[in-house]
Amino acid sequence: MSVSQRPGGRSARVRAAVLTATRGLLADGYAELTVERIAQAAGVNKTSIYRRWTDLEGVLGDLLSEYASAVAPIPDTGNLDTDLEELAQLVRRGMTGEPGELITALAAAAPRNPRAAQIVRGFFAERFGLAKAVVDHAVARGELPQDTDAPAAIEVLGAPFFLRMLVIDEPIDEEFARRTAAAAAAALRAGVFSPALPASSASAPSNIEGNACP
Amino acid sequence: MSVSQRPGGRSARVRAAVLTATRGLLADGYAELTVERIAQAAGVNKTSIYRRWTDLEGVLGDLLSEYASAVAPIPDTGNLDTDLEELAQLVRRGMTGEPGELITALAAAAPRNPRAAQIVRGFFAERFGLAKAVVDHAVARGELPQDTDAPAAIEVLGAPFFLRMLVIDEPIDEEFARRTAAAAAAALRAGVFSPALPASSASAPSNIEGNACP
DNA sequence: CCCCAATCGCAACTCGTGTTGCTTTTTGCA
DNA sequence: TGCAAAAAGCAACACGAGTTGCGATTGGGG
Repeated sequence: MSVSQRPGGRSARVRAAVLTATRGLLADGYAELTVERIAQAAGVNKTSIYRRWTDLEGVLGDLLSEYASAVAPIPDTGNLDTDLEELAQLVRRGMTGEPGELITALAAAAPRNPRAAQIVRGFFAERFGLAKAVVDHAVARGELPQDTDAPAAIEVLGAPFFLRMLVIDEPIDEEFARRTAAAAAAALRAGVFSPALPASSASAPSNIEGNACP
Repeated sequence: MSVSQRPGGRSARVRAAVLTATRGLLADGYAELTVERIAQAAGVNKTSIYRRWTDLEGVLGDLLSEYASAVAPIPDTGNLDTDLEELAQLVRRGMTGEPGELITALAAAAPRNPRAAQIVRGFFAERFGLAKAVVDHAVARGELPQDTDAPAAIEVLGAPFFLRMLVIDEPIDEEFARRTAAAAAAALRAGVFSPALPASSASAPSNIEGNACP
């Protein structure tokens, strides 16, 4: 990681110490996390943290940006279902690790801290923007109609993970990810995200593409 | 509402004053909300609040429980699609009003406050438990297979609302609710929530019930 | 009608977060 | 090597949340 991005330089050293200390404390739960504790764990004065990052959320945002830069390759297997499935598993792995803690902490701060809100929004705007490629590819392949609303579909794919992470407290396991991907796939195939047919009676599987009933 | 649930009695009067003051302040945004401000607005000493409710979140939980008791009737139109649609619109109306603010505030506090977490979890355990009736009814009607996982389906229906409310910041309008309901309906009809077929290849619309291809 | 228990008000206090002014150290560069 | 700018350390402070002890008020039951 970018822990020792320039071994010389006190600033870089402080930055690295703060970030790694934050990682460590974050593993012990968000409730334990505070600027002063980080400063103490990092062997750094708290004013240094406040001056550089403004906030606790600033530090978290900095940590998150490391993950944002390390983008995982978006699956492209040539098939919508497997792409969505792999994408969901990717999300699952992201949510259940350290970035999950980060997201939780930042989302929790968001309603009171506009900057935190913007960090979270920006992060997912980018992620969702990348992820929607799997839908676009399916459209290009002819698996889905031209006017498919890719962002909306990605939203439906990702949403259940957030629900379980932020609201309910149920496990996010492989089976869950699989089912979530399948649900998104089914909705896409049913034409739910293709505004062609304007409103209601949305469930009739409107055989848009070829693989339905003859 | 239960604002003046017993006009006599100082305790009841204080309780009512605090709750209505909280409502008022909550409308001005959660960031402005604090115990001392509530006490001031209610013309009550802050110790009274701390003693009775322990927390700011305790007050919010109390307010939330009023909504919990005023359960909206679960739609039962005799058709899965319209039931889901009405359910989604119900959720939308709930999310975009005062209870939405309440949920947001409590969800934000949850990672730091175990009691807040439990309040939110309990609230939605009950709500989801009620909502799953629409799926159960569809099963009873023969619209869906017996082994349909109703709670999972409800989760998929509800999740996008939380995503938009807590993470992204996009409007929750009628069209959004309609699409979300349609997505859940499509997934249900595709057999995504019917464990019959164990794993992968989940998208082939597995004509389990009668209303698919002859 | 009066008294007792519960609850509220009040004021002082603790404690942790975040701020500020100033000094000291470090680093890049001449 | 020496110097100026930038960043970190340090200590004191402001501020608000939450706590505590005690006296005052209230309302229901004898």
